[in-house]
Amino acid sequence: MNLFKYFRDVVVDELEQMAAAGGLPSRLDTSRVAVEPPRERTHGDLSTNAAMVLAKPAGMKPRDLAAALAARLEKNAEVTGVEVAGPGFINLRLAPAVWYARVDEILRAGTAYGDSDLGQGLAVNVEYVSANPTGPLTVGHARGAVVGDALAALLAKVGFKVTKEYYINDAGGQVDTLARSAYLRYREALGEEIGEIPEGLYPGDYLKDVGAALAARDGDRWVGEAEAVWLPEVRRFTIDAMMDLVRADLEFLGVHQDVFSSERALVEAGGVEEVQRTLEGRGLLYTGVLEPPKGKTPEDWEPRPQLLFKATLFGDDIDRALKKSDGSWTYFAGDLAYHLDKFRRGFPLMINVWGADHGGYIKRLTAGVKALTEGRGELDVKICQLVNLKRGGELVKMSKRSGAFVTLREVIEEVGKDVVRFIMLTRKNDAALDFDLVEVTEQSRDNPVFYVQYCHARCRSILRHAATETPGISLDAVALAGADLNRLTDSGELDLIKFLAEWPRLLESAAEAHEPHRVAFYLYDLAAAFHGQWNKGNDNADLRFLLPDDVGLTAARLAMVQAVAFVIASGLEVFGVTPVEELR
RNA sequence: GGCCCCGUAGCUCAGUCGGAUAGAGCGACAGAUUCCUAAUCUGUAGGUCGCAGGUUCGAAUCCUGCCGGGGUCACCA
Repeated sequence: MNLFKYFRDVVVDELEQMAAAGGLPSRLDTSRVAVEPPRERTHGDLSTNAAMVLAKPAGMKPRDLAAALAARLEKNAEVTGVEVAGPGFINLRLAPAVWYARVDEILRAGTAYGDSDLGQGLAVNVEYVSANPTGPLTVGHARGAVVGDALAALLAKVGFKVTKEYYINDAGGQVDTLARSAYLRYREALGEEIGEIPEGLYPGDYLKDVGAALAARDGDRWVGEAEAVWLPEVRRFTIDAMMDLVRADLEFLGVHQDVFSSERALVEAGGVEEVQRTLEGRGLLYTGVLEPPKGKTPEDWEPRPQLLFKATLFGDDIDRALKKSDGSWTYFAGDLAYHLDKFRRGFPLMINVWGADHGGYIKRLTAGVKALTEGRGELDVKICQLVNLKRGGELVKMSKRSGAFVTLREVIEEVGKDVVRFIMLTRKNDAALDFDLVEVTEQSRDNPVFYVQYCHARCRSILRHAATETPGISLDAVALAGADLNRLTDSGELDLIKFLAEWPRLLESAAEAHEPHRVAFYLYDLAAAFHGQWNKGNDNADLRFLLPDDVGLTAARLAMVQAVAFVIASGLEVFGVTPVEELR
C-alpha cells in the first residue's frame, strides 16, 4: 500500500474530527493537504503541510493549528513521535512495526508490490514508435519505443486499462517514394542495371530483399508498365515488408504492441470525410489563405486558398490546413481521423510518444482533439529528445536516408536489449540523451544498468549462499515473512526498509506525471542504499546478512534482502528488463 | 522572427501537482584497505538553481520579460 496516502487519510480524518468537535470550521477544503517524506531525513518519517494549507481558511495561525492537530496525532498507536517545525510542518515518526509490516507486505506480494487501483480501470491509449514504414528502426526510434512501452507498463501497474498502439503512416507521398525505390530494386533483382539510386529515393540496401522477393513472386509482370499500374501493388507489398521489418525490430527490443492502425485503411474507410463533416457541422472549417510564417517566408511561398480548421479557437497559433492545394488531404487531416477513431474506440485519455522533430505539431493536434471530442478527450504528447549515439565519447553518425546508418538491431546485438531499454529511461524524455556504447557496458557505479542489476544479482547471490550457510532457513518468500523482523534494528536496515516503502508512492507519482524515468532513478537510489548496507558488513561483521551463529537474525535479514530483490525486479519489470540472477 | 524543449557543483544529471539547511554519481582533495557474500570503502571541499522582475506565509519549481543552447516553422510524414 501507499503509506503516504494511508497517513494522509489519517490526517484528514483527524481534521474532520476536529471540525466535528468545533475546533475547525466544517467543510474545509483538504485537497491541498499533503503527506510526504520530508526532504530532510532527520525531520522524521512523514511530514504534512496540513496546518499551513488550512491556516488561512480556518482563520488560525499555522503553528496553533499544527499544535492542535499534532496533539491528536500523538495518540495514534502507529505514531511514536510528533513535532511541529518550521512555519507549521508536522513531522511524524512511525513505530518500527509499521516498517516491518512493509517487509511482510512485499514478501507476500512479490513483484506485484506497488500495484494499485489509482487508474480505476480507466482506458488509456498509448501510441508510440509509429515510425514511417520506410526502413529499419534506428536508435532514435528506440527511445520512443522504450519510453512508450515503459509508460504503458507503468500505467497498467497502477490500475489503468492500457492499450499499446502503433499508427502506420502508410498513406501519402513518402510511401509512394518508398514504392518507387523498391520498384528499382525489383528491376535490379530481375537483372537490370539500375546504377546509382536517384536523389530523393531510399538508397538503403534493405530494399534489395524486397525487390528480390517481389521478383520471385511476380516475375516480370510489372516491368515496362506505367507507374499507375504497378504502384499500388508494389507499395502495398513494400509497406508489408517494411512493417515486418519494423515488427521484427520491435520484437528484438522486446516491445509488443496491441494494435496496429493503418492510416490508409482509415482514410479509405472515409474517416477523414467524417472529420470534415463533424468540424463543418460545428462551423470550424473555412476556405482561406494562410499568412506566410512570421519573420521567415519560404522562398517558394505563394498565397493559396485551402480548406482550413479553426485551430486558433483551441489554443493553436494559426489555423491549420486540412487539404493541400491540389485538393488531397493533409497528413493532419488523417491524424485527426485517427484520433477521433481512438476516442470512439473508448479512450478518453490518449498519450502519444513522439520524436523531437514533431514538437511543432502538438498544438494543432491537441486543438483538433479538443474540437472533435468537445473537450471530453484528453491528449498528452510526450516528446523524446534526440539520442546521441556515441562510442567512447565519439559521436556515431546515424541517418535514415544516407544508407550508412546504425540500426537499432546492430546496437541491440552489441549491448543487448536490456541495456538499451534501461539506458533509454535514464533521462527525462524531454532532455537529450547520450548513449555511449562503451560506457553502458562498463561495470561501475556510474553505469546505472550495471549498478541496479548488480543489486538484484547480489541479493540473489546472498539467498543462494544462505542455502548452504544457514540451511535451516526456508528461503520461500512467504516463509521469510514469518521471520522475527524486530531483529532489524540497524539504522541502515531501517532506512532501507523505509526506502522500499516509498515504492508504491513513487510508482503512482511517476504514472500520474507520465514520467517513467523516475523509476530508473528510484532503482538506482535503492541499489545504492542496498550496496551501502552490504558494505557496512565489511567493516562490521555483525552487520553481514548471513550469520550462521544467529539464525533468527539471518532470517530477518534475508527477508529484507528478498524484499529488495522483489522491488528491484518489480521496477525492472515495468521497464521490460530481465533482472539477472548473477553477473559474469 | 514565431512556437516548443533545455539552462541546477569542474563534468553528467536528479529534484515529488510550490515547502524546511537544493541532492547523487564522476572528477578533485584527504584518509582506510586483500577483510569477505561478488568487481573497494569512508570523509572533505565544491552552488547568487542562466539574468531581472512578479505572485505567495514560502519559488530551482508558477507568471512576465530578457540572455544562451537545441529543435521546428504554409501543402512533408
